[in-house]
Parts: sequence; C-alpha cells; structure tokens
Amino acid sequence: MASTKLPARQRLLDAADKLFYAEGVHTVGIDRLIEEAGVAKGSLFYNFSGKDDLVAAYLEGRDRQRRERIARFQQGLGDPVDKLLAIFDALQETVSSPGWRGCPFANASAEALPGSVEAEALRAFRDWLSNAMLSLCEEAGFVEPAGVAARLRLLYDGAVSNSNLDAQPEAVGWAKELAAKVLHDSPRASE
Amino acid sequence: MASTKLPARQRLLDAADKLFYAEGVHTVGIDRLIEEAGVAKGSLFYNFSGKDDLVAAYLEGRDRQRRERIARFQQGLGDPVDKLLAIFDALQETVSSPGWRGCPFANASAEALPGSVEAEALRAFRDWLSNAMLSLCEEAGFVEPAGVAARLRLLYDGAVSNSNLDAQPEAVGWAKELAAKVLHDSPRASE
DNA sequence: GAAGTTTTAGACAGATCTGTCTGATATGCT
DNA sequence: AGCATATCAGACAGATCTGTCTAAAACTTC
Repeated sequence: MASTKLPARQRLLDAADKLFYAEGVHTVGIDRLIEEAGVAKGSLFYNFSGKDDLVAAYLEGRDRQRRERIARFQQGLGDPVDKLLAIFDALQETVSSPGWRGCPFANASAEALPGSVEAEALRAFRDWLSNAMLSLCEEAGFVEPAGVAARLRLLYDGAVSNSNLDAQPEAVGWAKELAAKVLHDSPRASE
Repeated sequence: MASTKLPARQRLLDAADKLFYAEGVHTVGIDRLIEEAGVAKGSLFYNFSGKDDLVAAYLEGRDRQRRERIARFQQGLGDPVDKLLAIFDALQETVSSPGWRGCPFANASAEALPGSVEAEALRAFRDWLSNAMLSLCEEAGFVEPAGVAARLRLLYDGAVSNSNLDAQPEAVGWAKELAAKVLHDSPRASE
C-alpha cells in the first residue's frame, strides 16, 4: 500500500476543500467531513478549534490559490494593461476547471452574517483584487484609474456570476473583450 | 385601532419577504417567522404545506415584482434598444431601494441543491430575463442577437453582483453605459 | 523503551429546527 | 343561531448538527 498517509489535519483540509465547495459550507456537516477525510471526530477538534476554523482554513486556501493563479498568468508581463487582461485569462482557467460552481467566497457568505469568517474571506479577496486592479490602472497612467478599475471589476464579477449561473464559460471571453475595449477607450495621461 | 388586520397568510408572506430577504431563507426559522408575522405556528402549516412552500411563495412574489418593475420602465418605449436599456434603469431602482442585499434568487439558492425550490426560482427568473433580452435583440435587428444579449446579460449580472458586494450603486450606471456602447457598436442588418 | 503527541471509535450532551397534534376560540356566511 | 373555516397557544416528537468526553491505541522522538 502507499506509504502516503497524510496527517489528519491535511486530510481534513482536503475533504473540506472538496465538500465545502461542491455542496456548501452550511450543507456539509462534521460527520460528512470526517467520513470523507477518514478521520475520527476527535481529530477534527484536536486540529481545529471548530467547524468555523476549518471553514476559515478552507477559504484561506482558496484565496491563496486564486492569487497564485493570477500571479502565474501575469508572470513575465511588463505592460500593466497586459497584466490587467491576464486577470481575465486566469479567470478563464478558473471557471473552466471541472466542478466549477461559482465563487467559493460568494457561495459561502451568501447567507452568512456580516462579520462571520465567510463574510471576512469574501471581503479580503475582493479588496485584494480591487486594489490590484487599481494599482495597475494607476501604473498604466489612466486619467481616472478608479473609474477604469471599477469597470473592470464589474466585468470580472459579471463573468464569474454568468459563467456559473448560466454555465457559460464563454462569458469570460466576452468580459475580456469588453475589458480590452474599456482599456483601449479610456483616456490616459501622456507619459 | 385599525381594522386592517390582514389574514394570517398575508402576514406570513409579508414576514417572509422581510426576513427571508434580509437574513436568508436558511438562517430564518419558523419560530422567527411566526413571531414576526404575529401568527400561531399552526396557521403557517394551515396556509402552507411547509417552509419550502413559503419560500417558494416568497420567491414568486419577488419574481413578479421584478418583472413588473421592468415592464414599468419599458412602458411607452417603442425602440427595442431603448427597452433593453430600460432594463438597467429598472435595476438601478432595484439596487437603490433601502435594504438592498443582492439578488434574492441568487442569495436563496447559493447553497441550495439543484432541483430545490430556490434553484428553480433562480432559473425561472434568469431564463425569463435572458429570453426577454434575446427577443429585443432580435427585434432590433442585430446580426448576432444571441451574442449581443449574452453581453448585456453579463453586464446585468456584473451590476447586480458588484452593487451588492461592494455596495456601489453606481455600478449599474457603468453597466448601462457599457451596454449602450455594446448596442451601438454591434452590427445590425439593414432594414 | 519511555514519554509525549496524535489519532481512534463512538457515546453523549445540548441546541436548534421542522413539522404534528390537541383543544379551545374566533370569524364569517347563510 | 348554526356551521364551516380560520386562528390561536403551546406542548411534543423526531431529526440534525456542533461540540465534549473517555479510554485505548498508534506514532514520534529522544
């Protein structure tokens, strides 16, 4: 047999990532999780302070994953406009991956109370992406970087929402196309 | 005192509309509902077959509301392009209303199973809106009506998502602006 | 091999939530 | 008045879910 018996903590994280995303953090209970992970209930509470803690860890993992994916697509690009468009390429990969079921942060916090770990994770990722877009728009020398960034954000959100709800992966392509148009048409200060 | 003591069914619908939207269909339990409505628990099950039935009724009401709002903004307009843009005006009103907390259908079905009343309600509204947009794009004589409609849908979804998650009501204005650009730039068959 | 850490299986407590049931009471119609 | 419908208050059942606890076993590390 394989010698790769991962520690309980890791198996729980794997099970959480799979089940929480596929079925929802509220829907999946502790019993389902430990069964999927193949660990005892006690191990969950030994490694995590509770379900919320595991949910937070799951969302942190997704957050890190997304940032890394975007960074990977931006690697080697110098032009900030190219970097902005690369964000849509990263999204294309995200929504094309098997089992795509929409933004994990939005799903988890859809009916969560403000201040919950779910709501905080959503906010953290959104703020990071918004700031990243804004910085690139400033770097690109747009006269109104905030306005350009906001429009890109709108297209990004639309693509996420649309690709999920209508199961249309092409949505990201349309969004990128419109984003390119916005970037092309927006006035830039002469350098 | 006022003689306007509404029947239990109506008071339950009012309470459901308020609480389900504000706090989520999963978060709000039966006890909260009957307390808010000021009815006995028995009355809930006398008028509805169960919580799901009440959820369905709540979502049906929201669906009707949205369609009526769109119809109201389209009233008197002849040009299909104007009617398409009027959809964004209706959305502007929607997201500007106090207590806006995002699309009720998306919220309710965020973690719902496929086939649930929540998922069905979401699908019903989405299909209706997509078809309405497509019909108007055809009527307007676009060479590729489906592509134009899909792009408008993307902008609509982006505006909904963005206005909620970032609390930016201006998002709808940007979406309408981009929609106008799409409608203006898309090729139309000569009539 | 001894000591400390990690994991196991599962019973159990405590909270919560949907839905049922009862029996009395109110309301509206004829 | 009389009868069907609608509503009331609340106890109760049954399911589910998070988290605790226990006592033994396995694994690590020195």
